[in-house]
Amino acid sequence: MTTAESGSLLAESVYRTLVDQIFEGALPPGAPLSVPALAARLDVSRSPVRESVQRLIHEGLAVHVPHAGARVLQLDEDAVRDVLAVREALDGLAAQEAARRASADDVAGLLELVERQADLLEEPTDPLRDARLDVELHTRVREVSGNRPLADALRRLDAQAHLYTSGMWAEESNRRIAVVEHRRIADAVAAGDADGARRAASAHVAAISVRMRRWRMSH
Amino acid sequence: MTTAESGSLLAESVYRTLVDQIFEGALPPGAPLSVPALAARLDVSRSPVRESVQRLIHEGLAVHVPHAGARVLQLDEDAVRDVLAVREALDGLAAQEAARRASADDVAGLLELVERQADLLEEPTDPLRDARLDVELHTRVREVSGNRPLADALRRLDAQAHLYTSGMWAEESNRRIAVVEHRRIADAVAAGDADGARRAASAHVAAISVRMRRWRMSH
DNA sequence: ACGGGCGGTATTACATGCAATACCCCGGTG
DNA sequence: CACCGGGGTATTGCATGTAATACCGCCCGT
Repeated sequence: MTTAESGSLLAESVYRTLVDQIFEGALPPGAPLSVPALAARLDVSRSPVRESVQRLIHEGLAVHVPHAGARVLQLDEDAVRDVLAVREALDGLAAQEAARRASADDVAGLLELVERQADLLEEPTDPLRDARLDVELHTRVREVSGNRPLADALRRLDAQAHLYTSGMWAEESNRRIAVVEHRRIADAVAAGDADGARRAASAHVAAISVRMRRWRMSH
Repeated sequence: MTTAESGSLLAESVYRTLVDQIFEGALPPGAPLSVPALAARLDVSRSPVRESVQRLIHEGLAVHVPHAGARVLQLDEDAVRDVLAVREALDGLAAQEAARRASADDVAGLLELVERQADLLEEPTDPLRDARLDVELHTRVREVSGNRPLADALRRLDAQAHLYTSGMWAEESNRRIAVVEHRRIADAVAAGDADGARRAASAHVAAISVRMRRWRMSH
């Protein structure tokens, strides 16, 4: 994170609002991000809004079009596949390093997250909540890996991919498969099996890629 | 690139100036980046400077310290190793995809760059120039890979690592080894040998990591 | 009817004003 | 001599002013 500091930073709260709206669909891919319009809508000046929009661009959630402001990122299928290809390599690396360095507490926290996700299978679907928990789980693994540049790189990629994979959480089968695959990763990390963790994590992302393509075709 | 557009964007030129000064050592790691001070020194208003500094932060070349502005990134040895570990995975992936997709022109351009680097061995050392050519070479491979998210992620990592590896170009042996390793990568890409390219590129980064550690110890 | 040029409009990019706030040095005190 | 508190100072963060510029729809000429 750049700063985090929960201090009442206006730009920070604007940023979070925009991110939330993007993920909730209020700002769909391709939507224009006009600084004056957003400033009026959120009732703040243009400065924090401009800063937030530029941050979105840097984080890869928006693109800057030369003379027409910014727009929410719009990926075609190939681009999503590219993102997932990178994640395949990096999440594998993260899991591998996590398996080497995980403390007992780390392992406990990880397993607990997986169980929480498993418990949610009994409840009705809430795609947004499920997607968030999934992000948290992956994020945890990356934190445990202790490699901050790695975690930073993955955070960006995640944000982009989740614009296009979050819808999949609505489907029961995908939720079940995800839990199984997550458990495999967590177990390997718990066992200190670095290579197994790497393979499990890479396979998980690869499987997401396949599922996504199928899901998109059936739409 | 994010915007690039040749328009005379003040913020863009300020950004480039700052990056140059960072890599040339005028702004060494840990140096404070005071917005008003830089604005006065560069004779522009604070707006483009503020924007540029925030961009540096997002790109990973500077860190924001809660109540004391920003400072040029300062990595310890472990962090550099982490960065290189990520690059090992990603540059391998980039070379692999490049080998699959390279056109005849791509290959020609790549080989020409390597030869240019080889020719430079005959001339006296110019660390800054050599480092730039090295970046260009790696960047070219990533462009050829056609995976933009991958190239973007690597660009950031490169920037960070180069703060700490650029000094190595002063040494003759390192320059020679680099050319050899680059040629291996380029040859594999030219031959369409995806797996060989991946291994060559990963090995190259791993070797950089080893050389860097040795170079740092000898100081 | 259709193509080309033109003004209205909204936007960006930059400059600057302003208040709040945290740091630092320095002098005073136990 | 060590420690603590207060004022000065510089900085951030936000708001707003302003010029240049590119786009869009409309009107006019052919």
